[in-house]
Amino acid sequence: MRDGGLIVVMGPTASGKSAMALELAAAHGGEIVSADSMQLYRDLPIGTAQPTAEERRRIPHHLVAIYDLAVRADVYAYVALADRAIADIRRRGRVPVVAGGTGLYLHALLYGLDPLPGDETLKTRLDGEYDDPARLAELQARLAAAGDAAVVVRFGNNRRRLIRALEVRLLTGRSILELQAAQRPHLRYPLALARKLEWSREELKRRIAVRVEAMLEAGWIDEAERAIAHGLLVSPTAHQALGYKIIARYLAGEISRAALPEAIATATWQFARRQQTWFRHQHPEAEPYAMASA
RNA sequence: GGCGAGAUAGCUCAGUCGGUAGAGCAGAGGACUGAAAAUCCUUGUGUCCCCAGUUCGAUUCUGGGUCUUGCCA
Repeated sequence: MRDGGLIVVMGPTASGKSAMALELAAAHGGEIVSADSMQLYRDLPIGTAQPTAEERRRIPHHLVAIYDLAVRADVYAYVALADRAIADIRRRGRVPVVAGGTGLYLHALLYGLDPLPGDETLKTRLDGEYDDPARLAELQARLAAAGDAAVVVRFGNNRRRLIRALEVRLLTGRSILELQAAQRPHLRYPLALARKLEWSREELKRRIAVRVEAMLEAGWIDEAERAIAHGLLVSPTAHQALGYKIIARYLAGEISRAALPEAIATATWQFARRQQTWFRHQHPEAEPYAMASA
């Protein structure tokens, strides 16, 4: 453990990141900077497993519960906020402990983002224009015609990435691939300690199942009902939070209460797998840290 | 008990005019730069319920059996 750097804890959902971050922060005089795209939303404390009030009293947490449902989250904004939080923490002579499961946020914070332009109005327009899956081919043809055949090859049927590529093309007249290829990623912060938490498949599945049950017992359904009443399902980013749509289907009588835990656990496991793939391949700077239940 | 319907992948089912079979979901691997708890790509799997008959050949047709299910009693 080197002095003067960040402490970073990453791992899939239910891997015990929060507990470890709390422990490390307590041991090293640290404050926690969350790297979680869904814990940003203050109306979703249970479903996004936000730290409790007691935990937040013990150790200051940053970038948790700061947004209303109507706010659109995005990586560039996240990095700006996280940079500021880290600078503040250091100014106070404390140690920033970055902890989270949003791979893109973590990677962007640690390695940086190319300064690509963005225009929310344009993006929203394009998104509406190509919302219909039937228009995917048109979107691809338009990119190819604009000189972005390589983008189409690279992004395939990934509508979101194609739209972003078109947005950048229209804004700059250049290919997003060219603009990204600019520099080799380098760490933006010295690291004191960086861990990626790893569990055996069986244990992590079990932990997810247990946690889903606990969240439901803690009132997740009521929380979901309230959030839905406040526009969760039509919100720009928060609607993506795992589980809420499944609970909405239960509330609409489409699935039984008995089927709820398993449906949510399955979706959560699929997410955990994607996270693991990301951490395995995108974060060589983090040391694999084997976890096991006592 | 009577009359139907069904039995095929872990699950829900399609199909084979007789030449040993395929979708969705689940599972597994991967990608990822302004929505990332999102989005996208790749991929394995089978006593086709059992027994007999017909046939060169039966998961498919015929008969019987078993189980499930619906309606009527």
